[in-house]
Amino acid sequence: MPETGIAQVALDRPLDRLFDYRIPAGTDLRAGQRVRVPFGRSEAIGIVVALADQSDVPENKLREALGSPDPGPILTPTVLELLRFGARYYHHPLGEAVLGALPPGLRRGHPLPGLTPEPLWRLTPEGHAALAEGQVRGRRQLAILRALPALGAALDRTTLATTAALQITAKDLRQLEARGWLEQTRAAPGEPAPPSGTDYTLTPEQETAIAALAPDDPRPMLLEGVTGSGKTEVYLRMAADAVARGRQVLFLIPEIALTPQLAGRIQQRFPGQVALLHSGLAEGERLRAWEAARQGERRIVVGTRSALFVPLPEPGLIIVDEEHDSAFKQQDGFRYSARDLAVKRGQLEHTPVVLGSATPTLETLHAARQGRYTHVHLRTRPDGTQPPGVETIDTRVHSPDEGLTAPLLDAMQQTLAEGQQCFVLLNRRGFARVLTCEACGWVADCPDCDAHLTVHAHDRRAICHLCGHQEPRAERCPECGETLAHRGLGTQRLEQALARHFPQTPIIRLDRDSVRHKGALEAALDRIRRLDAAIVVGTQMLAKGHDFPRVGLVGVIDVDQGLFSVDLRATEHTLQLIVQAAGRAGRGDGGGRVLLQTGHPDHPLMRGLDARKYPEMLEPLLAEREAAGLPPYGHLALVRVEAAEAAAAHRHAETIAGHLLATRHGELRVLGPAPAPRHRVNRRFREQILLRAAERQALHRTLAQARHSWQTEDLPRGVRIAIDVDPVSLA
DNA sequence: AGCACGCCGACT
DNA sequence: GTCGGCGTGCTC
Repeated sequence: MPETGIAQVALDRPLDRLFDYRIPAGTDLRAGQRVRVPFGRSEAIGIVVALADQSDVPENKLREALGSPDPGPILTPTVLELLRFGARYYHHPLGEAVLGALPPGLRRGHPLPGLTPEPLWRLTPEGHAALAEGQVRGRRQLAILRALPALGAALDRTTLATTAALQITAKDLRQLEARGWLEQTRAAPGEPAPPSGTDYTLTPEQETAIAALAPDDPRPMLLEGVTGSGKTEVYLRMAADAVARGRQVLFLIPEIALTPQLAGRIQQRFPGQVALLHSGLAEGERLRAWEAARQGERRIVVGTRSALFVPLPEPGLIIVDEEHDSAFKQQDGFRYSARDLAVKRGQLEHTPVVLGSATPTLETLHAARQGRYTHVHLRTRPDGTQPPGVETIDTRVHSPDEGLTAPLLDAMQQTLAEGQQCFVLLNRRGFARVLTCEACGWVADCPDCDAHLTVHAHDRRAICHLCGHQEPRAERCPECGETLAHRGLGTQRLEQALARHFPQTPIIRLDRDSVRHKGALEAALDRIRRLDAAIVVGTQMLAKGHDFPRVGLVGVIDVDQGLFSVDLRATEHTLQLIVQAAGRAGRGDGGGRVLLQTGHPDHPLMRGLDARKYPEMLEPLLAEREAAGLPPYGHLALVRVEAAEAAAAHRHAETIAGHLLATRHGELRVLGPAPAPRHRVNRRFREQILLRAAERQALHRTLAQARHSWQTEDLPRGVRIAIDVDPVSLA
C-alpha cells in the first residue's frame, strides 16, 4: 500500500498529545490545515500541526484522515508556532489552544466563508441638506446619517453600526439610498481618511514617539502616556505607516464593549479596511471578519484577547492598548496573557510591538528600565491641561454616612455649582448589600459557595455573585426570627444616598448591572457627554478609556479596600485606578480634583500618591516585590486542585505538591497546598499550590516534569487540576 | 472532554 | 424480568 505520510493532528480535547493519521493517497495535507478524522467511535475536526514520514503508533492502530474542509492551511506557520509556544509556556493541552484559536464555526467544521466586498456608504448632497434642514424624521435614520462624516469620507456598514451604536441592517441603508440621502461607493484601500477635522497637529512628543518606532528594532516599545496625551493619534499614525508599506496591523484592546469610541475612531480613519473581532459579534460576522483578516482583505484588525491568534498574511505592526489591563489574561481554560504573547508574536513575525498605557504594569516598567523595551513618554496633553493632584479625606475624622463624608459632599456641591460633573467610584465590583440579622449576627450565605448572598434594590431575591444561585429574599432571621437588615454599600445604594443629597441633579449609574443590556452603555455614555452638571456613580468601568469633557471631580469612596489588600496586585491595580480616574478629571477648563476617602492618610503609600508621577509612585511596590522575590523579580505559577469534597481536594493537592517537590529544579519554592481564597465555589472545593522561582526556566521545567508524572499515575476522575502561569491574582 | 462498556436498584 | 445509575478506560 503506497504511503503518502503521516499527519500529526491537534484535537479539541484536554489531552496533552497529538494524534497521528495516515494521509489518504492523492491528498495533500499541510501544517495549519484543518482535517476531519475518525476519533474513537465518532469524528472530529483537528488541525494538522506537523507532518512526518512515519509514526510511533502501531500500524494496526493508525487510521486514515477523512479529508480537509479547506484547500490549504488556514493558520499561518507563525500563528501555529505561537500556539505551540503558548501551550508549552502555560502548560495547557496544545489541541485546546489550537482549536480555541479558531472562530467557533471553523472549529465545528463549517466551510470558510466566501468574501463579498462590503460597499461603503456616504452622504449625498441631498442627504447632507436634509440633515442640516432637519428633514430627517426617523430617530434611527437620523442616527445613521449623523454617524457619517459630514462630506466625502465613506463608511462600511459595520463601522456605521459601531459609530452610531445601533444594529444597522443592509435594508436600513437601502432605504436611505432610495430616499437619495445615501450613496454607495467602492472601497478604496490604502488611503487613510484624514484625522478628525483637517489640521490635527502632532505635539513634538507625539512626533518623537512615531519617529522612535524602528521597524528593525526587535524590542517592544512602551508608549507611556497620561490620559489625554494623544496615544490614540500616535497609534493611528503608526498604523497608517504600516498600511502604507503594504502591511497589516493587529490592534489589541482590553474590551470592545467598554470602549466603543476607540474602535469607532480607528474604523473612521481606515474606512472599509478594519476587521473588528470580539465575542459580542454574531458567529457569522465574526467568521467573516476573521477570514477577511486572514485573506489580507482587511488591513487592520481591532480586537480583544482572542484576536491575538488571527492569521495575518502581511503583518507589519502589533499594538496593545491599555497593556496593564488584566482583561488580557484569560481567566479559565488556556490561561494565556494576550499582552505577553503579543510580544512573542512580534518576535516571531519580525514585527514591531507597541505597548501603550498611562499606567504600565510593574513588569513592563521593569523591562523598560532594563532596556529590554524601548520607552517613549507622552507627558503633555495636546490641549495643555494637567491631570489634577490627589487629596485625601480622613474617614477617622469625617465619618462616612452611607459611604459619603461631609468634605466630599461639600466638594461635590461646589463642583456641581460650577456646572461640572462629579464621578463617584466604588472601587470594588459586587460590593452590594448583604442580608444580615442585627440581633444574632446571622448572614445569608450561598449554599454552594463561600460567599454571602447579595440583595439588589429592585427584585425580591438574594443572589450569589460567584455561582448565580438565587433564592427568595428572607424577611426574618431563620435563627432568631428578628427582622433582617441590609448591610454594606453597593453602587445602587450609593446612588440612592446621592439622590437624597442632590435631589435636583441628574445621577447616572455605570456598573456591570446597569449596562447589561445591549446599547445601555452607549446610551449612558452619550447622556454623560450631553449633560452639564451631573453625578456619575460607578465601578472601575468608569475609569476606563472614555473621554468625558466636563469632569470636575472624582471621588473614591473606599480606597483602603484595594490599597491595603493582601492580594498580589491589589495595590498596583488600585494605584492604576486612581491615576486612570484622575485622568478623567480636569480635561476641560478649570482643572479638577481627585478626592480619596481613607482611614490611613498618613500611610507612605497614601502620601506618595500623585497621579502625575505614576512610575515614581510604584517605587515602594517594586522594592517590596524585590524583597519578596515576586514578579517582576521572581516568577509565579499557581496550581489549583479542585474536587467535590474538601478532604479529597486537600489530599490530592498534597500529592500534586509532592510531585512538584520531587521534580523541583533550581531555586524554586513550593508553597502550600492551602485552601484557595474562595475555598468553595459551586459545591466544589479548591486547594492551591503556589510556585515561586527565581528563574523562569526552573518554573517551567518543574511544572512540565511534575505534570508529566502526575498525569501518568491515575488520579481519580472528579479531581481537576488547573495551572495558571504568571497569575494576575492569587485569589 | 466525549463516549462507550459494565455491573447493581426500582419499575413498565 | 429490563431500564438506567454513573464508575473506569480509551481515543492515532
